[in-house]
Amino acid sequence: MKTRDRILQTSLQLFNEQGERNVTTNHIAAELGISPGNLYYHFRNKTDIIYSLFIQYRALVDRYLRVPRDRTLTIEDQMFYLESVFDGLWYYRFFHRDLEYLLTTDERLRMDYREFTFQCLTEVRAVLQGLEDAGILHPHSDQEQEAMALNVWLVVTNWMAFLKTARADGGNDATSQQELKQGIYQVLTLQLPYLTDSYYDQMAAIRERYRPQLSRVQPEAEGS
Amino acid sequence: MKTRDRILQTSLQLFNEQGERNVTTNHIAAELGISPGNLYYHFRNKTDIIYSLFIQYRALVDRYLRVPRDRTLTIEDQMFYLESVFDGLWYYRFFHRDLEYLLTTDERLRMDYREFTFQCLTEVRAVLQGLEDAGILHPHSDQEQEAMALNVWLVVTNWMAFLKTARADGGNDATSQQELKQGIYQVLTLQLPYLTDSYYDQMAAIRERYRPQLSRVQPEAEGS
DNA sequence: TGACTATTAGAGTAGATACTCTAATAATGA
DNA sequence: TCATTATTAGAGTATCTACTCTAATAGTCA
Repeated sequence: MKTRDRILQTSLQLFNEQGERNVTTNHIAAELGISPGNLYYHFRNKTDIIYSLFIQYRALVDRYLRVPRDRTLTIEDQMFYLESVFDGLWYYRFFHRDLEYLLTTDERLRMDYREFTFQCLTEVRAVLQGLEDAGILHPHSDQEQEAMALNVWLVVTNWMAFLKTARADGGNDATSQQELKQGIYQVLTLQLPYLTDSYYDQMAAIRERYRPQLSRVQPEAEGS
Repeated sequence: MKTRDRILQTSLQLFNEQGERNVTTNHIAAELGISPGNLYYHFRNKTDIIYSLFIQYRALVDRYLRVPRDRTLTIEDQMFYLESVFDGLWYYRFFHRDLEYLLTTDERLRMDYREFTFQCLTEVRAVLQGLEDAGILHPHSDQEQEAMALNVWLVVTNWMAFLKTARADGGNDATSQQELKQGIYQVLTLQLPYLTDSYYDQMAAIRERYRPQLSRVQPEAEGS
């Protein structure tokens, strides 16, 4: 593997494990067993590494989040999107952690991420539309659909942050990838009241499979 | 005003303006025109300052987020809670920005914030229950209510982060406090499908008042 | 082979950053 | 008044961090 790719790979791993803020360029070089000079030969600076990782992430999402406009969708279609989205979020999980700071230090990233966000929102709306056209969801008004899509986005992109704050430990282990999928439960909760009678039971059953094991997260039922 | 309080006040201001990560203890001292030694006489370290600000924030929330259990709620009750919550989020807006990092560096903060989260979730559920009992919302199942409360929490606590990422500029100016309130629109969107017929129009009208001026945020309607 | 380019090592640096230490000054209270 | 405590100044420091510079080495291709 090319040095450049190894740098990206190791950076991603260290960022994910320790958070971007705690990982310096020297750490990355040391972990790889290369010199700082070598690292800076391949990347102008740390920001450049992060930007390249974002490009990878975007490419990943672009690869699977292609919602067809020429046919209606099935429940399975949506489940595939949801599973894929959460897998991507997990794989590049450092990214949404320090997102705000990253965006303030890199104008280019800010613009590209902004565009990426709106593209994703468009795809989310296409999913909702596809489910409406299939008679799975009751139709939304245009504005309601837009607001709904935004809520889906908020829940999806911030579920992991919530998990981290809600767990007693900082919870960065492999268990968490499974827990992350419980975000799907939350997304499906958003759709619950819009389900048509013919599909309610099916969707509710699927949703059940993702129900959070809140015992892990929540304190023992304490009479608040 | 006592030096200790001035330190907290100035720290909050600088954190809000520049982000916790970009504000050093030396900056705070310089801004106040006091010596670093003086600052460290009042606070053991930066973490200690942040923790004290969290205590302030929590006290603020505790003061207004007291949902009565002995009577049903009105729509106005909920609007008061929502307005107050977003005001609080704005006033201590640095906090949710770097939340994840802050929680990893301060065990005490992590535990207290976790407890705070669950208390807030309990109050959100009490609001939903109060609206159900008042016949404003169709009743949720217990689990649905729980998941719904969690979604409300996710939308409320992350709306600001979304705004910052979605605006072309980093948007930290006073305009943003008004935009922040548009999060209320998103929260009310969550409730929309649960509204009973008798209250739908009233709530929908109120919600309209908070509709995002997305022109500010979104790119000119571009054919995706 | 030899000239040229691509890659790498590694020592080094300017600037931060969080925090300490000592001594001076103010406030307080007997 | 004077002893004691609370507060403050400000110089200083160990450590870190992102990044640079030079020289060596490896690869390529005519």
